[in-house]
Amino acid sequence: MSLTKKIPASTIRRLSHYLRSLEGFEEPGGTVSSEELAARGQTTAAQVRKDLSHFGSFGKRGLGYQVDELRTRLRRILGLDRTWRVALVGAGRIGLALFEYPAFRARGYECVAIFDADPKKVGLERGKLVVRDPSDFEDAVRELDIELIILAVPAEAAQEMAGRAVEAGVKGILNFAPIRLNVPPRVPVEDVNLVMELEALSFALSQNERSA
Amino acid sequence: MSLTKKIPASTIRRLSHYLRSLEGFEEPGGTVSSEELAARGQTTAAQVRKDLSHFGSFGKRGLGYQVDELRTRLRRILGLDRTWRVALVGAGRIGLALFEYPAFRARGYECVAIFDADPKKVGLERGKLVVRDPSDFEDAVRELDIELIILAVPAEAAQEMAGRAVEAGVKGILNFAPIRLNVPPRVPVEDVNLVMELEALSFALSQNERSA
DNA sequence: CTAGATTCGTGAATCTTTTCACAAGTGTGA
DNA sequence: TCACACTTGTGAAAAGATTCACGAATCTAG
Repeated sequence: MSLTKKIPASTIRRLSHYLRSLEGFEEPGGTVSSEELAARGQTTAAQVRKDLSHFGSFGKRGLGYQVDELRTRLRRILGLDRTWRVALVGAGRIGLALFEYPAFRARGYECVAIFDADPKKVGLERGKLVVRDPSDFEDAVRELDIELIILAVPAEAAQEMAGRAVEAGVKGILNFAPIRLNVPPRVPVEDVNLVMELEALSFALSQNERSA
Repeated sequence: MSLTKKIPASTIRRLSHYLRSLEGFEEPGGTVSSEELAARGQTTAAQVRKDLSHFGSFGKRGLGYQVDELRTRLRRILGLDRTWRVALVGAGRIGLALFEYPAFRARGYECVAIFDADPKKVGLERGKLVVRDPSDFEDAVRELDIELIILAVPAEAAQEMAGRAVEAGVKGILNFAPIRLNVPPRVPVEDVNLVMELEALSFALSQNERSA
């Protein structure tokens, strides 16, 4: 148990995965062992137990984990027991796709504003929202209590908008732009870098090719 | 230097990043030191040198790395010195967004077919391609020489399509479905899991909250 | 040609993450 | 009640990744 010590990023990704496994599980009062959870993820029983042990000990020896309880605990650990107020910055294809992604709302992310610098897009309706001009951005962050942004603008504009967001009080950034953002360390940034994923894949593929 | 030993995944992601830095660099014959490259990425000079050393030693002591040459080498290492024939499986928002992503074509990924199980989508034109019914899938893989698929279907359908793809001879999968695919180890899978990224972010955010 | 300023490549040291292994609970059935 | 089959939680060991530190090249200038 360690609430203060640093938790490996890989542990967090696995927790997320365990939660998803538990959700596709319909035995309300049932239990699950680390062994079973490991089989569903792609890991080992020891890893599951170690991951969970960072946050307390909520299993019963000889029996396993209570499905409901573990689910609730994981949701709380991952910060999913509340809603997050989100703005979409950049109303291009990728941003809008995420905006309409069902899991997005389902997991407590509430999109309360959309911004785009392209005058042709400003004013368009997307669901219940209207695309705004970025000059409004700072005001909107305060008025709408925006905590988190999805940054889906071209690489050239990304650093500037990230800076403005942090300045305005945004607490975290999901970054789709293919650059490393420079922000103060208190502001977490998660990068979703499609180019990088594709390159990792083609690397693996050409490794196979070479050894064939 | 080690062409056979296992390369850490984190090294590959950094190589991808170094390449991007080098591309936004216009001094054709110039050189760059590990120090400079590190400053652009978010890493250290030693890390840059160690990463590159896995693939040979292509710097000059006292001088640094030749920009052009390093660029070419990185492209080759990452398998970007050729085109990859790709099929998009699942013509939903996310799949199409990636399909139209400019970096996608620019890096040598050529989309040669689109599939979707929804009869309402089958037959629609997307760019130069027509959305096909998945019953065609195996034939198309052979005829069009498809090496790689972008799997952007709902979670329920993902494992089945992955299995069929592998069976038909597909060599790699970029997986957007939020499940771990079960495929033989020779077939590399890269996961782009938006739910997981969001959860990592809300975890980090609520950590901050707690300590505040 | 020599001295001095750079900068790479790489083994060794350090730090991090995963795996192992087992004591300590828990439930079951005779 | 007792023996037995399970399964957790966790230090300790092993494996993996990053950082350090320094010898060996390379270039420049005098």
